[in-house]
Amino acid sequence: YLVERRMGKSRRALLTQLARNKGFRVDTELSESVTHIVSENNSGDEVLAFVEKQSTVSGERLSAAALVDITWFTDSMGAGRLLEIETRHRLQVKSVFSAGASSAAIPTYACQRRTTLNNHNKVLTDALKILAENAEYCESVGRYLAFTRVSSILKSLPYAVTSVDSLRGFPGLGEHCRKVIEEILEDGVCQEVESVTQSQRYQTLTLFTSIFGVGVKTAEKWYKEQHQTLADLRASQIRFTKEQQVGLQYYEDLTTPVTRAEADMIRKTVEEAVYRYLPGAVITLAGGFRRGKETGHDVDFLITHPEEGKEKGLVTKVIQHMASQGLMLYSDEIGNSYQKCRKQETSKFDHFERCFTIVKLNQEPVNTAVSGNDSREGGQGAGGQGAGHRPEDKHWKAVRVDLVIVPISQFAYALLGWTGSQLFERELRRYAKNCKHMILTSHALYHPQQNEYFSAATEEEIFAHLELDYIAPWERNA
DNA sequence: AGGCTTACG
DNA sequence: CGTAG
DNA sequence: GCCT
Repeated sequence: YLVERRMGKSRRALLTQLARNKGFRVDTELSESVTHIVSENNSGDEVLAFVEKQSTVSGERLSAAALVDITWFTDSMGAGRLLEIETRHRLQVKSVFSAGASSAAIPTYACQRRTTLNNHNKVLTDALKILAENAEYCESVGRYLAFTRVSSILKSLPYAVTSVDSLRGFPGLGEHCRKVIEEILEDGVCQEVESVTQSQRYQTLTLFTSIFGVGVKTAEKWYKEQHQTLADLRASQIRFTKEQQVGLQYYEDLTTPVTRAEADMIRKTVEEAVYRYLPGAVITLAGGFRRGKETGHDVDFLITHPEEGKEKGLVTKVIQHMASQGLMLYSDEIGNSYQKCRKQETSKFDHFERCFTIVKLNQEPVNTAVSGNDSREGGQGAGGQGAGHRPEDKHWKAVRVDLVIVPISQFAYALLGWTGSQLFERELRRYAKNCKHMILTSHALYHPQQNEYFSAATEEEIFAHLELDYIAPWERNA
């Protein structure tokens, strides 16, 4: 986004055109998706004041775009790519109140922070994520969480970290993580991270656990049996579970990111099936897409009805209808037995249903003669796996879809639970337990000592019960 | 030294 | 043991 | 791995 003030309309238009011709995205409106705010001859405070004014006018919460000088823009144009922001590029904001960088302490729990998708520390968070995954492969939940929590804090920062000194007082950041960050800030890489990514064990376990139906235990077992590739697995005598069979069968499709447009298409087929049996039903897209992500590994839908009980038994009917259309490649229905806490009032809890499915999403046949205007040898860079070519006649894609049928009385809890992120959920529940002595699930919020359940019609009410500031879905990307 | 989210099959 | 946020 |  280019700030017009002091730059002028015509120069702004010229620079916009120049950048777009080079393939960069330039927005003319301030929004959540803006990553860089470029200004010429304005102070950091002036730009910040302008930005805050715009965001109150439009109602948009614009998080942490970087405030940069025009020199960053012109340098980037010259280089033909978005350059790392250096200190000389960054507009200095004097008012400590607004800048907030060093003043406010960072809260311990991820559910107390706003974490949007514009991550200013991707290099660092990627490295920590690798160490977290590796810890997971060593079956060390504790270390996995330690690395993941530090990574999450860096994601929540509205600026790029440039020195380890500025990290003092960050909760959960100890010696090991500090060393990793310091190394990367100094020479761009961390030796420990490099050796992990290069290790055969890490690579194989990453591959195997990316198969639907395969967790760390199974991946480890297969790795110990000397398997390393999908071809090894397919040629082996391993007895696969039903999940693993479909996981391997549709591996390429299931590891190809699902786009927002595809999610909307699936929504249409789900709507068709749901409304056939329950016209008054309400369908909500949850998961990563609700958090503002543009791609995902699956699509999650919550289905409810304003009249409690009307939704009972819907999952089976919807699945059967989609199956009759030939759209159901796999389905695993999950009932609900969440009545163990209370014998009375079970009617309130006993008809929450889930279904993990793989659906067949029909696609437009690719017309190579029209769609590609020049050579298509440049990698699309999306999937990452070798056998990415789909046969000429395959006009569909397998997509993981989760359907969750929710009684309206539990809807807010289900919505909060199914919106994520994974870390945000864990931290919410840990906070509820440790700080409020309450148990939070995707069905309810419970206070065991007072034997009290808290009803909530909206997510806002749940945050209020927990005495947390409300965190909007797009701020839950912890 | 113990804890690390919680529920489902 | 696996799935889900 | 870090906190309580």
